[in-house]
Amino acid sequence: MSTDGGQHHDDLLEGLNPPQRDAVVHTEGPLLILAGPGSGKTRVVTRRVAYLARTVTRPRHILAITFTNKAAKEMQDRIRALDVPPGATVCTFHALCAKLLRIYADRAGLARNFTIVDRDDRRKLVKQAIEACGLSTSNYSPAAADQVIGQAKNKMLTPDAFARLASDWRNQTYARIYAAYEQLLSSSNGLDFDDLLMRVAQLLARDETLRAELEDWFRYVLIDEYQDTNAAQYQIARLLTKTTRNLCATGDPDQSIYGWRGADIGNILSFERDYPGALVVRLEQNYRSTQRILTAADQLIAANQQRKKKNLWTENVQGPNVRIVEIEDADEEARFIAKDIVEHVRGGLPPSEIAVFYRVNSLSRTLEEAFLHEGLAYQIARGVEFYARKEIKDVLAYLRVLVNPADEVSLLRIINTPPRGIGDTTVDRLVDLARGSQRRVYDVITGADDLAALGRSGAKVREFGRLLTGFADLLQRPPTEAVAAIISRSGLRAHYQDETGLDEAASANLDELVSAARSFENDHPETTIVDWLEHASLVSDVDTVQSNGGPVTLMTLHAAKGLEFRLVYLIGLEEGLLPFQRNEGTPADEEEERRLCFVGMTRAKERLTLTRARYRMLRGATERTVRSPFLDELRGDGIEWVGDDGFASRRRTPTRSVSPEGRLPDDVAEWEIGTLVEHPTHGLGQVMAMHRGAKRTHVDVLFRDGSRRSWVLEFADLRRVDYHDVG
DNA sequence: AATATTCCCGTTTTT
DNA sequence: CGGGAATATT
Repeated sequence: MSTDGGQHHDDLLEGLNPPQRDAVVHTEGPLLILAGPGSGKTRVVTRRVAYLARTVTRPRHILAITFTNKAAKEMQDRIRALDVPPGATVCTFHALCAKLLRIYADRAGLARNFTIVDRDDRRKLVKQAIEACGLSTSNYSPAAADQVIGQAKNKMLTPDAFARLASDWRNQTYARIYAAYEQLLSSSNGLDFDDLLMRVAQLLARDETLRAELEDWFRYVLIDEYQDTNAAQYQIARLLTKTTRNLCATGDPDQSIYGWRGADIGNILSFERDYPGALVVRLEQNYRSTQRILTAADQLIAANQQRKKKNLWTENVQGPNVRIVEIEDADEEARFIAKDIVEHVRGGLPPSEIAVFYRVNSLSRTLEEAFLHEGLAYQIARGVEFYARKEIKDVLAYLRVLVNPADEVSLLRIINTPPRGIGDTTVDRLVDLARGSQRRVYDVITGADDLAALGRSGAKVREFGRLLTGFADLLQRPPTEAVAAIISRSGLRAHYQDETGLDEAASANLDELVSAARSFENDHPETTIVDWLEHASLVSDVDTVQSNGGPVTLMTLHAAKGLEFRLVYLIGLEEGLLPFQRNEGTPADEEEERRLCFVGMTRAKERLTLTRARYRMLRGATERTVRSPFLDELRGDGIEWVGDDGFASRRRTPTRSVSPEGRLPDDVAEWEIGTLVEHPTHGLGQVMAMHRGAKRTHVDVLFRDGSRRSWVLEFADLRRVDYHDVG
């Protein structure tokens, strides 16, 4: 066994450039790998793991944290391919924290059988919390409160801490809601996503013995996508490496795209300050993209002010032009892409090497239709959607109640699913009964005391109670068996099979759920229902995409992080969409949006196409769009502008970028709700709504024929008419 | 209590 | 446009 590295490990250094080698052989002390897109980061990280395992430690002392489960699996496989014996912990932050909280539940003050609350259930609890505070959900929307609570948790603020910081009355109210939410959560023995991180961070800060124990377990820590870590993740990393200082962070500030989720780009920017003496390695040679793609992406990202300059370069071929396609509407955009892809596939390009990215999920719809029309197979990265489906959540709710009877949200979900004659009033009474006697609803339902207070429904509730207690024996069974048994014994199978008018795919989805359990069981022998439920809670959409031999992939820009394709389309380059703008009041974080666009562009290996539709239907109304300012930042020889009118390639110069076409009517000051207007094709109508934004004015018009359309007034061919004009 | 219908609201990205 | 909630109907 050699311990002096170097010459004995040539195989691990083979084919690496000098900075890559530096990173691989640096074993002790902090290391920051600033890795541009396509710079061979994963290669370096996996080789470094192998190097560590060969020279200074054993696999079980290595912890590698990735951003998605898919990335974890991939890294796991690649490490194994380097002949590293199994034993390293490779997973996401969330999976790690869930695991630690189960192992050290008692020291964290938790019950081991806690359930992980998903987004929908969390919403429900927030809503209950608002109501419990005696507030109206119309004044305090659950969505807004949810967001405030999430932000607070991401900053590791407890309800008390949040309350102390709340300066105004509204935030003080949010503090009350937050406290009430925490109360509900803990009484149902649940943890949300943010809790997983926050609890572990708190535990490590509080329990020095445990911290030291874990530090000795994880002697070498690697964190990928460090630019997207939040305060809790930062703390965990810091505490786990407090004395060893063996933290290797990899990332790219230009690819920080999760600020909205509490990620702090400052974590990576101040790494050297936080970990003095850190070795900083910069990987700037790109092995992925053509020169033209790289140049275009670099041009775009150069417009960001808050960033460290990077010198991205490649020895790859120049490649074809980056195309910018401006087209009439979303349907044509989708058709254009579908046809273009079909041609490439006919030309021999494997579909799995092709992807279409968009800013928001809703844009996938028109693409799907066009793909269907062309007979083009596709996959959408949306595994979450599967586990969020009604019928799937029903089954999971039964399982959750089985492992955690305190889970009231799940219990109330299944109490009348499938319908068994237990209506709202009965449920309300049951809940009152439970509150009155300080018991859990589950115990009231399954208890021995008489349910006479419930009248005729009492018998039905009792029967439901017997059903639940009858499931108890499943707790020790493997997941597949438990899932199958629940599906049939609960009546869900019959319900989703027989009922006409219900989603026909529902029953098939139940089968798919059983298969999913089976495949999880194959990968993880000796697994339990608790493990599988946890897995079901933590899978993400990207985790499910097939990479080799699969069909064309459709996904959001966020989901595209870390992936690469030979042919990439990025659609919807329009003001308000990319960069996305939530509403007129709050300006988008334009730099983060630009980074998002950068991430999308740099996924492309050979050919990149950016598209923009002049009209797009969003939330039910077709609107004239404005070209994304990002497109105007792309200029030069490698860019080809394509119109949809047959004759292509007008070269744009940046002169037009300041003020795009369109102007407001001169008499705009007189426009108001109710104003009569005329449109050349739609005829007479009346203004139903107007939004005067900082940049654009939007109008909603109801026409005489009953149709309703909205426009950006600057571009609408609308003319104000007076009553006497109409007669 | 269950189902059918209407209406109203929000409206990004995800572990 | 689409989901969820309030409302109407059986």
